Amino acid sequence: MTFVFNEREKCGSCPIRHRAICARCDEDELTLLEGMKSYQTFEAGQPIIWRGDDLTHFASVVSGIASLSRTLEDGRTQMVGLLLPSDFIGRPGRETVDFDVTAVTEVTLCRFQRRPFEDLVERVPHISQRMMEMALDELTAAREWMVLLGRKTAREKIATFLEMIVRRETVPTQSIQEYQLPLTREEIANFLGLTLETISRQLTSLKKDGVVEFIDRRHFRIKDLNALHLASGDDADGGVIV
Amino acid sequence: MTFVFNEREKCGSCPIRHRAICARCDEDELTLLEGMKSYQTFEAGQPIIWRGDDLTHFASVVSGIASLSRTLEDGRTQMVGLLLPSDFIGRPGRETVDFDVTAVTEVTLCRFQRRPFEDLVERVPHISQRMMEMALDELTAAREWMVLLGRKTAREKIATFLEMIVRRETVPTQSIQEYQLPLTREEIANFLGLTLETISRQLTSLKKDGVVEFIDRRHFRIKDLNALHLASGDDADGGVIV
DNA sequence: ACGCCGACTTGATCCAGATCAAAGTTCACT
DNA sequence: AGTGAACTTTGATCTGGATCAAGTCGGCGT
Repeated sequence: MTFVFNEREKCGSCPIRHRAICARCDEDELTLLEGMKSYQTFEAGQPIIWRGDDLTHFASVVSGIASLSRTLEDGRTQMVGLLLPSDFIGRPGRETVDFDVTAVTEVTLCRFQRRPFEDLVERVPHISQRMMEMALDELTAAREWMVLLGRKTAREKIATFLEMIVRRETVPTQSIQEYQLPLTREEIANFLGLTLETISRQLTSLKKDGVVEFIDRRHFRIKDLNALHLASGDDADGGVIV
Repeated sequence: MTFVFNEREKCGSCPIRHRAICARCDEDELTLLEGMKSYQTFEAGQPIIWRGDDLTHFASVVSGIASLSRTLEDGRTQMVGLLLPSDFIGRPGRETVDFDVTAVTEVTLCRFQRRPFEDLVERVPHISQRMMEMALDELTAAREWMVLLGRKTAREKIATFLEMIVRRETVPTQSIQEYQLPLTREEIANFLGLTLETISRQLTSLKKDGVVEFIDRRHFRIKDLNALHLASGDDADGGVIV
């Protein structure tokens, strides 16, 4: 009963049906979207679209992870967000893209041509309502990341990053408490505004302190969730075990 | 012909009529908003609402400047945005506020009670459409600020900040090219993820380099706009004079 | 006019994280 | 199994901005 990315596939059984921009749509509205959509898949590492490119399609991530980032001329790169399933790319009314979008893992997009989609946004309130909610949630997440980038120490940044992965309950690969790092050390560094060496050292330090444990480079377990939370710097709750 | 902040005032002559959440509304929709709105004014420096507080009202900034910020328990503060006239506060569907909102100058808000406003957002597509656009624009601005916080040097940060003020064409107080700093050195520091001493030193340095000139602590002129742009770090355009 | 307080500048020193450099590890492909 | 390339760790050193510490400036109340 897996979903195959075929244009004829029904939206009703789509994995992101209840979280994406179509979440509030009824059956009729879904049919309109169904008639417009097309799927596109990118291999891990591939660029999806560059900053400044014409935004010919509006898209939702159906599966996989993509990154949003900006690179300054001298090569310094800052990742400004991860796009997970149900997240969308594009702003109705804008012609071009503001950030580079890259496939981190294999990524499948559900795409709509820009013009017809913009018309639909005008006609179907359920879409703009949902997109407003999603954009406002993204905005809060972006602002929280600004606090991390502007004011947190290296250790707090990594602890916050790991906690984010854990909270999102990423792929309990095995039986219990095993999480996957979706990014390389360098990508983590670009996400956190640090260098890859600092990432490596801080991970080693958290390991030495018995907070986390590594199965391999990409898989870890939390040995002390409370300590991880304390290390993250944002215990408005006083570090209480939740 | 100035607008007085009186509940009986018509939305038609409101200074933010064509930019705020009501920008797309027609006369009938405006009448609905008119029946719900109330004004509230805060003196410079006053807190407007704290993180975690119940969001009883949804609001738009009509005049003045407010800041959005987060403070960690040990006092480190990061400003995550400035709210200018037409910007809004609140997320339909959320009960509480995510960041502290503070009046930087005297601020007047146009407020709507949360519940009735949420109902209106459901019923009037022009509102959710406009809010979606505004939220997406804010999101891009927030992400651009993330690049600044994560990857720019102190000098680049301040140059970007000054350029932002100049681009926004803030209050050409006198005849030509005179701009106002809306924030104290400490507030600028919290906005840029630096300390107030670093702000002071970098401003002195830009002054020494003939990039800017200070009339007094709060007023400056740009002596070399091209140099300012080059110092900002984001010349995707190769530093061409625009 | 004086004194005070908050905002700002400037100087001296420190240190977290960057940078430079070299190994070690893992995995894909012969 | 062997080679190489990409990724990661670890070590040594450097440095931009933080921190600590005096001052200075400007406006306001008396």
